[in-house]
Amino acid sequence: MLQVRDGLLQVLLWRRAHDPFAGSWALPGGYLEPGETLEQSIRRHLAQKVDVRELAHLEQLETRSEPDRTPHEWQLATAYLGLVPSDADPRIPDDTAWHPVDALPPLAFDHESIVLAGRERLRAKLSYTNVGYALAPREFTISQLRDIYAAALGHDVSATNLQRVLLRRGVLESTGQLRASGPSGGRPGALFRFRKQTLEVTDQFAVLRPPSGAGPSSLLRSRAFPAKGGRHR
Amino acid sequence: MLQVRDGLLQVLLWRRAHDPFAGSWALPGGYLEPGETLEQSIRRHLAQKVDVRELAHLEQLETRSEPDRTPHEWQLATAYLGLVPSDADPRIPDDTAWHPVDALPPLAFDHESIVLAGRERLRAKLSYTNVGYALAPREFTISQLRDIYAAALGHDVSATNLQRVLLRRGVLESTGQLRASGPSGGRPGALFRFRKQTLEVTDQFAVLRPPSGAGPSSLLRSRAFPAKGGRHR
DNA sequence: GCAAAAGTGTTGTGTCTACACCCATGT
DNA sequence: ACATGGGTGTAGACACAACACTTTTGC
Repeated sequence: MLQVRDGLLQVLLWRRAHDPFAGSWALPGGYLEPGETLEQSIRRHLAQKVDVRELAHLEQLETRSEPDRTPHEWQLATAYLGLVPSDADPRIPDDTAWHPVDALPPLAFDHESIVLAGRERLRAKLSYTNVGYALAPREFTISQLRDIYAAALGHDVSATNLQRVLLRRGVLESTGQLRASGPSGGRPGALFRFRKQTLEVTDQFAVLRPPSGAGPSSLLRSRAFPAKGGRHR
Repeated sequence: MLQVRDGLLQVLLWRRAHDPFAGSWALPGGYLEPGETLEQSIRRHLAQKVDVRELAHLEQLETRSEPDRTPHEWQLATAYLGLVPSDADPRIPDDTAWHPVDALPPLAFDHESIVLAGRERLRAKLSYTNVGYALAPREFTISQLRDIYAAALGHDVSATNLQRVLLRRGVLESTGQLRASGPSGGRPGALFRFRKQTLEVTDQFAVLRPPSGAGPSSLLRSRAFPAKGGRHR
């Protein structure tokens, strides 16, 4: 479960009470109950840590099966990536805490590599989808959004270009509103929101895309009128 | 397991001998043995159908857990995408056959949706990675490669542009060789090969990429010399 | 010479980055 | 007025699609 807090990308970790790895930090989760899907199970386990309504996006990452990933007993684990908007401040139990992904404590099992894989997935999807909605508050100024993107991506982001890219793609829309300017002055920022609150691919990055006029399956298409004489056009 | 055969994208299916779904077609696979990773297990089951050396690429797709995806007993399944070069013609057992993905017979369980998900993954990766190596023969002409891409993508592909895109990205390299021209004449084609035989992302499709000069983590960077007077340049 | 197949040259388009400049507010 | 932060205008780089044209072969 990732969130941008205090300008940093952070992950919710849980301090293990029991062996193995008693006392060290781990990702929240647990066993699958009979009759439950993996997604239901993750949501159930997370609900014990955080109000589920805060969870703005959840997607499957990968199933790990290495026999030595857990000691004593062999366990398969399916990892999920969950995202929480940066303005949510869920009450969390005493045995959990947010940790910056850039400065993780030693983690139990293979959880460190799972966290890093989740971060990579998030970074990729920030580029070509609208997942931003799951990290941002409902309404925000472009600079707020820029800080969220910068924290998640790990590098500076230009507010100018971020605005233009997301507007051109139709990912953001303007609420007519303005945010009052801060105590140190400055022009008030316009408030924006994500047009959709569900995942959408916004950049097909599909080089090798279908030829302009053609339908999806042109394999059966006959090359009508082999152009004996005239060029049309 | 997907392959381009006879100009069509096809999937290797296995006719089930036993209930449930006795007699209908299904994806090859089977139970995980103790101490085995999922990947080892898939390779083991596939080896019973096809020589494993033919498998040029294998990647995990998704784990399905819906309780009603199998009758009577609840089973989780982790789906993998395997690719075989189009010049391989593996000996396959009598109870298996290749089927065009465009014209699947009714499949057991949720296997149809898995096949379609695999095709989507393949199509996406053809655009931004070098996965083509896993579908193409070791050496090929551009038109052969175009036919393979066209079959996998489901639409016409321009040989001209395919060549330029893949060369520009450094994905293909020319062997000095020429292929003899066919019986109907025509200029002989140059032979190319994929520079790498392992998966590589070749198009970052990373809009929102780091600013040109900056290292990966510029969050800790102090904005040295706040430019009191002079502009530098 | 002519058809077939392969390959190159060239133009136009869209999307992005970078950077200069203008705008609105607080003190 | 001027500092602070927000927003627009514009130019250049790049990757790609489309298509005209040239090259090399078989017949």
